[in-house]
Order: sequence, then C-alpha cells, then structure tokens
Amino acid sequence: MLNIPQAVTLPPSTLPTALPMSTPGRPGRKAVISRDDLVNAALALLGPTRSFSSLSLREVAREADIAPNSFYRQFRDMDELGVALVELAGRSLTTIILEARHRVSPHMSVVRSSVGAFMEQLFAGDKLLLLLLREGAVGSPPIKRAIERQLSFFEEELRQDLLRLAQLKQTALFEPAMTARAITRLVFTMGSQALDAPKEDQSRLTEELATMVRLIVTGTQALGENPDA
Amino acid sequence: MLNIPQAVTLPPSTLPTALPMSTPGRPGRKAVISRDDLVNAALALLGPTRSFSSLSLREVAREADIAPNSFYRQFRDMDELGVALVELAGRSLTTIILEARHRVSPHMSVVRSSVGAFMEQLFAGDKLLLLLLREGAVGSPPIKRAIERQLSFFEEELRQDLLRLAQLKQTALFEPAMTARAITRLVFTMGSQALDAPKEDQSRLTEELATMVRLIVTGTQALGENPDA
DNA sequence: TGTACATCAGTGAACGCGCGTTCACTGATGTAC
DNA sequence: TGTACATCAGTGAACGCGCGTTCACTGATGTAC
Repeated sequence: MLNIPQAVTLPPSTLPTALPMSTPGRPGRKAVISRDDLVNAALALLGPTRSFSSLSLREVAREADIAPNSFYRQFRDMDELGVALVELAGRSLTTIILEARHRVSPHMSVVRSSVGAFMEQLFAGDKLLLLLLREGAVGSPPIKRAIERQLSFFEEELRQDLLRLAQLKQTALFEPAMTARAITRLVFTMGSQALDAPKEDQSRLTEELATMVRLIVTGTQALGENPDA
Repeated sequence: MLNIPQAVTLPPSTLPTALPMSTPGRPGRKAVISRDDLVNAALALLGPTRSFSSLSLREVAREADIAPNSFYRQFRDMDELGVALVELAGRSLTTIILEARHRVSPHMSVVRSSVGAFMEQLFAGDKLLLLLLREGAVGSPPIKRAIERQLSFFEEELRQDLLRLAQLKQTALFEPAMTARAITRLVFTMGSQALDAPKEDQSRLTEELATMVRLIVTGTQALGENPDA
C-alpha cells in the first residue's frame, strides 16, 4: 500500500516505477539514475509559489544532480514526468481518504472527516496533492487529461460513499453523481485558495469548506425527498 | 457602461485607462502607443491553451507591433499588465451578471439565468472571463491577489442577491456568505473545466453546473429553516 | 577463476533561440516668442 | 504666421542568461568462454 509521508523525499521502495528498468534486487545492470530520482527532484522543487508547469527540464536535472540530457533516458519530456506525478498523486489522495474513513467517529460524518483529512495533508505540505490541485487549470493538455482522470476516479468513490450513507439513513439522494462532482471540485478549489492564506486562517478555512460541503449534502438530501422543492 | 463584445479587439473608447496619459481629445502630445494597445495585444494572445502567465513581454510587444522596450513606457512589468487585465475582467463580469438580471423571467431564477449568462459568455470566447478563471491558480502573487479581490466583490453581490431573494420568499438562509462563496468558486471551477470540453458537451455542462448550484441553494434554504438538519 | 568483449547508462560540449532589460539615440510633437 | 527650441515617446542594438535538444564519447556493468 502506497503511503506517502509529508516529507519531501519518497523512499524509493514505496514508489512503484512504471517501467521495471531498474529493479535493484534482480541481477542485471544497475541504473544509477532512476525515474524516482527525477520524480523526487520535481517534487522537491514544487511549492506554494512554484507550479510544475513552471519547472524547466534543466532545473529538475540540476535538482536530481544529473546531466540535463540524462533526463531523456527516463522520460520523453517534462509532460511525461508530469503525468507520472499526477498518477502518483491520485494514489496518494486515495490513501488519504481511505485513512480518513478509518477515523470516522459517531460525531463526525464520513464527508466531514474526509474534508478535514484532505486539508490537513495539504497544510502539511503534501506536494503531490498540491500538484493535483494546481495543474488542473494550467497544465499542458496531457497533464490536464491525467488530472481529469484522477478526479473522475475520486468522484466515483465519493459518489459510492454518498450512496452507502444514504442507504444507511434510508434516505434518497438527488443527482448523486453531480453531488460528488460538486463536492470534489469545491474541495479542490478551496484547498488551493487556502494554501495562499496565512497559517492562522487555515482552521477557519477548513471550517468554511466543511460548511460549504454541508450545504451541498443537505441540498441533495432535501431534493432527494422532494425533487420539486 | 462597459460592454465588451465577443470580438478580440476592444474599441479603445470603451476601455477606461487607469491613467489618463493619452486622452485623445484634449490638447497635448499624442501617444502613439497606449495602454489599451498592450491590453488588447495580451487579450488577443490568450486562449483556451494559452494562459497569461505563459506570455512573455516580447510576445505581447510583438503582437502590439511595438519595440519590446517600449512596453516599459506603459507598464512596469507583465505583472502590472496582468493586474490591469484582471481589473477589467472584474468589470466585464459585473456587466454580464447585470444583464442576466434583466433577462430574469418567471420560469427561471436569478441564479439560474446568471449561471447561463456566465457560461454563454465564456463559450463565446470572452478572454477576460477566461483570464479571471484561469490565473487564480497559477498567476503570480500580485495577480492572484487582484483576482481574489474581484471574486470577493462578486461574492458580495451574489450574497445580496440571495438575501433579497430570500426576503421575497419570506425564507431564511443558512450562512449566506458561505453560500455565495461556494457558488462563485464552483461556477469558476466548472467553467474552466468546461472550456476544455468539446463544443457538443457545453450545453450539458451548463445544465450540470446549474444542478450543482441548485443543490447549494436548496441546502442553504433547508438549513435556514432547520439549522440542525 | 580470469580475461576479452559487447552493451548502453550517463555525460561534456555545443547549438541556436527567445527571453528581460539597458543604453544612448532620434525625431515627431507642442511651446515660446 | 513663422521659427527656434525643449520635451520625451518610441527605438535599434546589444548584453548576458537559461532554455531544450543533439551528438559523439566513455567507462562501468554484465556476459561469454
């Protein structure tokens, strides 16, 4: 199970590479440069004021301490690295929400605690989450598409959570798919905005976001009972 | 009144300049290059796949058909031009919504028709609106701040609309400020996403966005009646 | 085990390019008389 | 009205820089025998 701590550098063993070009265990040539090295270098450079799309190939190579042209042995171009990062980010997000589900307590809904977990991870400096939030608007087309894909996965998970919840409460939901999408997009937008705010505002912003989500959940329940309201 | 058509080039007379440095009517030196020239050049370069933050000073100068260094006679740097554009965009947005209000009919709520007007303008290729949607996530700090300011104005207008509406219906609203903010952010996010979708999906996406907004409005009304629901 | 060889991951150097910014200029415009 | 002058908006040329990409190389690694 992928579990990404808030530290910048990811232990290579937990980072699945798309190509098995440098499996360290088996006999064969040892690759000194791995895809993970570049992934980690890119992550290290990301920050609240530094987007992936503003990174240059040479910058990443410099951070990874390799020659610029060595980059091409691992990725065709920056877009390919970006897509790899987005896919990692998707798994990170799934893990976060999975953990949040475990924390569910009687006095806090699944949705509410998921929002909390999400914002917590974001404020802790999770670069992958940051990437997922910010490149959606301005990344190159391949990266945008990769992010849309991850968001769709996430929306589908949330939709099923909502349906499960409704079944438990014996209530109907209005447009659960739209509900899940609205919540997802709102959380991402507000999360992104919250990162620009000073630290002392963070808990307030989390509360506000929770309130917004509550508005949507209440709406889908109310309309589920009476669609013509 | 500022009224910006869907054409790329804005007639100079309708574009209020921040500084009256080139008022053509009164006696004085005639400035061949105006701020509007640069504003228009930047707008002409923007598009679904081209963000303001990716424009270079030289590109804008080239489009405006002036020497690169002449740029500095009008703006300190690209950020300053960006902020000017954002402020123009804010006025454009206000105008759009104002017009939408006039179109209000008995079988369509103010909110609903505003959402429609917004999306329509966006799909018509309004570059200013595009700017407002997209630079919020990745613009430089000054531009982000300028966008936040415009969004706040807009949220406040929306909040007052909602309150007026509630008063008319003799109902209470739960957290009208959060409601206005949620709707604003959602509309902006989904609008941005809709621009990447093929044309044949646009009316569906507008409908979906309207549904999402309806969820929120229903939520604030339901919680207004019974805050502990 | 030891040796000669093939492979290919990683590199140093170089390329042409567009960038932001500077400088001293020039020539059109408006002013003073 | 005509002329000499001051102003300053706009420019051409140049700068140093970081960029993405290419090429031929080299030297460590693993293989064959």
